[in-house]
Amino acid sequence: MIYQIDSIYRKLFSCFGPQHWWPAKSRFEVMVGAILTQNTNWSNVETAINNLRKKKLLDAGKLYRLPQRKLAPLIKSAGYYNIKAKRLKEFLRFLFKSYQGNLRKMSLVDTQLLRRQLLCVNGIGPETADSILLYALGKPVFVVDAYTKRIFSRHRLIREDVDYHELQDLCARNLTKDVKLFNEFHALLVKLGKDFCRKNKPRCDICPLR
DNA sequence: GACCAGGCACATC
DNA sequence: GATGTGCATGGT
Repeated sequence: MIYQIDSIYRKLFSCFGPQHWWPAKSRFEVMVGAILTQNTNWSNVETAINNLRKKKLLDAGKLYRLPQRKLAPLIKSAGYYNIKAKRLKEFLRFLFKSYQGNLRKMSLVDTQLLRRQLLCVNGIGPETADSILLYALGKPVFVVDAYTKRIFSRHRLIREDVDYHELQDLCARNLTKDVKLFNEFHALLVKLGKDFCRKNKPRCDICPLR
């Protein structure tokens, strides 16, 4: 199995090259994007983030002080905007209560402890927590998402109903524990997913993994 | 107009 | 513990 997962990575990298993830200008922007992109097309998230940028609100302190009812309309394009405004505020409350809004302080905490803390925040599930850990804080955590599951199950490497942590463990066990590798692999899986492995428009006949 | 997108929480059985 | 449902915009 080690050979298989590793060879998928090499194949994808040789096909698509580096993906330069996460597409954001700061660690805080990654965290905001991780929440906004839940079950949502990235281009809709970009519009919302650019909205916040224009208003100079891509700042932990400013967003922390901004009332939820004022935040919601600004992120409308990302969909589920009421629930996401609430989730962002929950996350900011955690960030300020536990780390005084200081991302450097947050990044010094033990990875597994921090992961458990993030999962306690209402609105942050495993994928969002892991995206924050890997892409914002540079921790070696493998991120699983809908594309990862779909690609691996269509290639008959896993059962269709595999659990998040089961798949995460499988990947982590079969790869070198390396931030750059985890970063690039997940980004490449999303790239492959978008281009060849969409839900009802699979282009499996021309999938480069075949 | 239907379907989909880089999830998650909560209700109900 | 499994299964279903609400949340919502913008692109194809």
